[in-house]
Amino acid sequence: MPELPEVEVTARALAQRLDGRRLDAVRVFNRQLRWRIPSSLARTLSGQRIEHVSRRGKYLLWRLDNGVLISHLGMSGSWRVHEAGRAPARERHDHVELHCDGAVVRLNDPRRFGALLWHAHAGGDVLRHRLLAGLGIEPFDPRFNGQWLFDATRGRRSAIKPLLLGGKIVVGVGNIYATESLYEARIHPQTPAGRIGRLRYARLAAAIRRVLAQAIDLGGSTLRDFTGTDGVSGRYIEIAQAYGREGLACPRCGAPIRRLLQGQRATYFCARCQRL
DNA sequence: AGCTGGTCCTGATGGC
DNA sequence: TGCCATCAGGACCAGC
Repeated sequence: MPELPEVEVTARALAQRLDGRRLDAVRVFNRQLRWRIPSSLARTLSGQRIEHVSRRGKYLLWRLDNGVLISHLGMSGSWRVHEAGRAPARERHDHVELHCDGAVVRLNDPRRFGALLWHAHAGGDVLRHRLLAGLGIEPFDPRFNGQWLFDATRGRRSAIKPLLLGGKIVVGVGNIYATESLYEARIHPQTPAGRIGRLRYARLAAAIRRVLAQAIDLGGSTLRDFTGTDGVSGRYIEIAQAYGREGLACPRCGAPIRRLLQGQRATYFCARCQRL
């Protein structure tokens, strides 16, 4: 999936509909996601009250009475909410179903790179979970700015784009939004991160926040599988300036947008606006 | 056949 | 030479 905007849109919708409600029943149809869902999960969750659904990076956190359900959407996951009685038949790749106070909530994930894990309160603070402990700062944290990026990249020879994708410096920026943010900040995706100065990092931090905020407003991006909990597609991709636009004119200068591969990931940029 | 939103893990590489 | 930080590639999977 699902990068930060798609997860944020999902978290908000789930929170609005489910916060404070009780899980009546949980059914697991296919437990083989990225990691096998333990057979005890349904029993563990049933009967617990959902305190709050939130997000950390690209992880959804469902805070329940006795622990936290951690859910990641991988490359192709989405949660759908239906009203009980009006829920359509299960679809292919619906792997998990929650029944919650008149709602039927389903996890669909064709590629099954997603994950569903249980973290008991007894296991300590969920943010110290091995999947969450090493994550970078939230892009909407007030401490995130150009100086943060500058400090985090001194001495780093890696290209800036894969470093952004790594999520150890700042979370939530996946392939689409890294591409768009670098385009907006006029930074070539192959620039060694340690060679970018404060000025350009100030532009990049602002661009990341702007791009993510706009994507959230538009319901995220849908390439193929992602939809909001209401089944509606995200509309960000329609306004993308560089992503997926190889050969088309750069909206700023008219030069053709170019495509290259960085670590098997497609990157789009304007060779005139984004100089190496 | 070669693409596609993510990220964990392993093994290799390079700097000090 | 040895340790550590960093990086590249493979793995997971379905659909177009």
